[in-house]
Amino acid sequence: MNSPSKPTKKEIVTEFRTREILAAARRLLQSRGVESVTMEEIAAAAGVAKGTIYLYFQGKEDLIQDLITQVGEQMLADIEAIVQGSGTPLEKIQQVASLLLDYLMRERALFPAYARDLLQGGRGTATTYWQHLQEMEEKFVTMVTRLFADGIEAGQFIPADPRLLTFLLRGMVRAVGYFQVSAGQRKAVQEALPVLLTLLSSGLTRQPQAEVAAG
Amino acid sequence: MNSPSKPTKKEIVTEFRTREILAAARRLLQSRGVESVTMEEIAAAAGVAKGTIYLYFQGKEDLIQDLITQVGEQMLADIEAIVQGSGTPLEKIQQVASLLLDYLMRERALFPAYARDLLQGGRGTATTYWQHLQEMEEKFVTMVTRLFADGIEAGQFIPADPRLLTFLLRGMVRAVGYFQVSAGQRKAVQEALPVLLTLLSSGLTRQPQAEVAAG
Amino acid sequence: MNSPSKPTKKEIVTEFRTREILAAARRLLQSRGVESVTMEEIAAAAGVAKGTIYLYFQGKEDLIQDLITQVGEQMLADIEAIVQGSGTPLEKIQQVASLLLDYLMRERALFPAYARDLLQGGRGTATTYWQHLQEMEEKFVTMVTRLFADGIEAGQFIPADPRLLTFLLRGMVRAVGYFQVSAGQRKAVQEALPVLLTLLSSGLTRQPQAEVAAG
Amino acid sequence: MNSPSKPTKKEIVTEFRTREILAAARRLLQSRGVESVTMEEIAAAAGVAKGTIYLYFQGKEDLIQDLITQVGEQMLADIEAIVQGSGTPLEKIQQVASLLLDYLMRERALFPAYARDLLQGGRGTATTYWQHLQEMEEKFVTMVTRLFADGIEAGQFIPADPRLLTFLLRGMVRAVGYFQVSAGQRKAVQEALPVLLTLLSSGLTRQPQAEVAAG
DNA sequence: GATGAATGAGCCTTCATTCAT
DNA sequence: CATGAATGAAGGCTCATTCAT
Repeated sequence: MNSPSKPTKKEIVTEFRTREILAAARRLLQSRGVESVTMEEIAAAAGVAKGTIYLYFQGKEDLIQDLITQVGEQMLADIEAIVQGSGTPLEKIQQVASLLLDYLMRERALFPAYARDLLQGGRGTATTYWQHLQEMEEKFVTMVTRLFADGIEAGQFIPADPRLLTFLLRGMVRAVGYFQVSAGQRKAVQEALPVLLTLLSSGLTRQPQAEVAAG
Repeated sequence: MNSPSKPTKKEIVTEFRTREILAAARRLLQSRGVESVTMEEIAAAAGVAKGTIYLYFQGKEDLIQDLITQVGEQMLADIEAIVQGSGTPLEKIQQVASLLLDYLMRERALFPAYARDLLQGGRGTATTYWQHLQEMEEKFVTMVTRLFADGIEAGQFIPADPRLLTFLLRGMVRAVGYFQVSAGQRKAVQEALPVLLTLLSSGLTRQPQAEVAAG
Repeated sequence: MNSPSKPTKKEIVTEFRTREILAAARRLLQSRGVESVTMEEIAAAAGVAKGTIYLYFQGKEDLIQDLITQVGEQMLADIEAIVQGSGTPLEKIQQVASLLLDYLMRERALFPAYARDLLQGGRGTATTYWQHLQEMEEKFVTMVTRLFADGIEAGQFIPADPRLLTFLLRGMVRAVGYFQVSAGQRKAVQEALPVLLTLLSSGLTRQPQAEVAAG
Repeated sequence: MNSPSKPTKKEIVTEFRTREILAAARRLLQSRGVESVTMEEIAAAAGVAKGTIYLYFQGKEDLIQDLITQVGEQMLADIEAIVQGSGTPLEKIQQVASLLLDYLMRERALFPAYARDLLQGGRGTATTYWQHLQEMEEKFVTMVTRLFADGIEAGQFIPADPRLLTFLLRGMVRAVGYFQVSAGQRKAVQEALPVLLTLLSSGLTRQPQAEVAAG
């Protein structure tokens, strides 16, 4: 009797609660390890009772995973947009770097958990979740690696392992994150991005005089 | 027949046990968060009983701290040696990069814990330990930042925040670590180092045509 | 139909649980040392789970302290009432003796713990708790000693150290407690009180022929 | 082949070690609860290794029990000597009081443990030990009670339950102990004994004018 | 015999999860 | 649906006891 197509009020509330809880968790994760954040705290920060969380999430594990997935999916979509947009590989890579930095700043809290879960190899974590994580990771790496490969093929980039370049790019982005934390927000990301891009483009661009100082 | 000067048998055993336990802890930390690794597990992995650990360490906190300090102190000493050696700033930085990569490969296990603990800001962790960590971190950053600053002052490097450059360098080194894990050891570090150094030196070196997009 | 003015149902439950747990602890303390009674046992005796205790008490220390304080405060108040009432010092002392005996019988469980904790001198016990205990002890001794001192000053009592007399009084009261336990409740306290009072008053009252061997 | 009658050197050493350990335990028990004193501490205080204690005692329980028994047996013997000596019941009781006070001062450490074990009713304690304790207790009470009974039968004492009087006597002796602890040794036992004896004898002696103030 | 390193049962406490209200 | 009191598994740590040296 109830038209299933248009979102019921119940669904709206559910959506809202879910968001609120995830937001609270994210806030707490910003400055603490996953294991030291308690459900009690998340509930309090979200303004709901402890038990309520369990109406929207299977458990703590599930909650954290949702958090990561949520952000990951969005980021992948954004990157895909860049990849399929127009521009040279270098330009696209610069856009990706900028995007990653944006996400890093916004979702700083999740990166440690993300990186760790990825490394854990499924130990102690739900297999499904880990597979999903792996898939997201692989999608990301594949897309960005494609960009580097394109540049290399086009003879614009130095002939390095494009996958390694992807990791280096991400490493630099994360470094900016740590730098921010270390510098106590005194430096805006905007100042860091150009430096990162310079290093990247200058280092990447094929140049006659690029003498590699073999350690 | 071989009587090495002094060490008592007891000291040898103590030394051995301490190593065993630290090694076990390191192994576990490789793929898990500090908080999720239990003393029971460490004991089991070290082949001793739970109580035995407490004969060699004050407690969990102490154990982890020892682990990180151990490696950190050595690395700082090595970096200092490079800094005070001879060569241009760029050469020194390349040496530091190489050294970091060596340590990363050897002590891969500790980096996640190290990075995370540093970010967590002492919340939930023993203050003394965190202070020590902070000190080591600061020493490292200071020393390497000095190198970048020297290069910038000498007009050899692009005029960027030298501290940021330090973080970027470390970020790239870590990236190689993740790359290795991701690639399943198929790629040796030796292949990654030249790429990293090229990015670094080409990006760093002041060049006429380097159009830095100054935000 | 019966709506008692204010107390929430929650408050009632809290009150009830708190009492239950304290009662259980008291029961166990009756025949065991504080240190040998476990939280698990207390929980079991109170009919709740181990964790539940921690919803009502900070921890074991806190629980024990509450137990002793609870009774102590009330007793101190009662004694103060006697002290500030009317009557000769001897009469007041007799009233105090009677009161102590009442408490002893009702709260028999706590006296061993109380006495022992007092003797242990804070070693191994939370400082705050021990200070509180010390304060109550000192208040008690001071008040009763004042009574004896009054009697001595008035020339009604033998010239002994009034503080010592306080301790002797309490010692006799406790003796009655042990006597009861030993006699297996066969003897009522009512039979013991007159004897105690006779010893006390006859021994205390200054008499011509009382040859006190003044050291 | 070895004459079993004369004590071997081994037996002498055993005797010595046993004493040393018991003495150390007693020293520690002076200011701490039985449960908070560790075997490690006792060993250290006795100047032997932890394992050595187990060559002379079955375990901690056994050690404590030996301690109590040792003193108890001696005290019982001393009391028996008084009982079977000559003098009026009152004189004997005064001697017993004096003796108890001596023991209390010397073996202060053991009384809490003694009293508790007695109350525990065998719960958690070796049955044999508890029976022994019970026997000692009963012997003590019986002997002293006999003295009071004699005095009462002789019409010299007030007609009270002689067993109760025994407990009161002991209670007062213990009170002196607490007084000493409380006064921080400032007062010698010698000053307390006369007061105790006065209370006892004056209160005990049948007197025409002894008006019992019924609460 | 003496030692003390090793053991592991057991303690206090925390916190993810459940469920009666 | 929402709540939060109750639960109990699990963790860090202590210490009585054992046993190889």
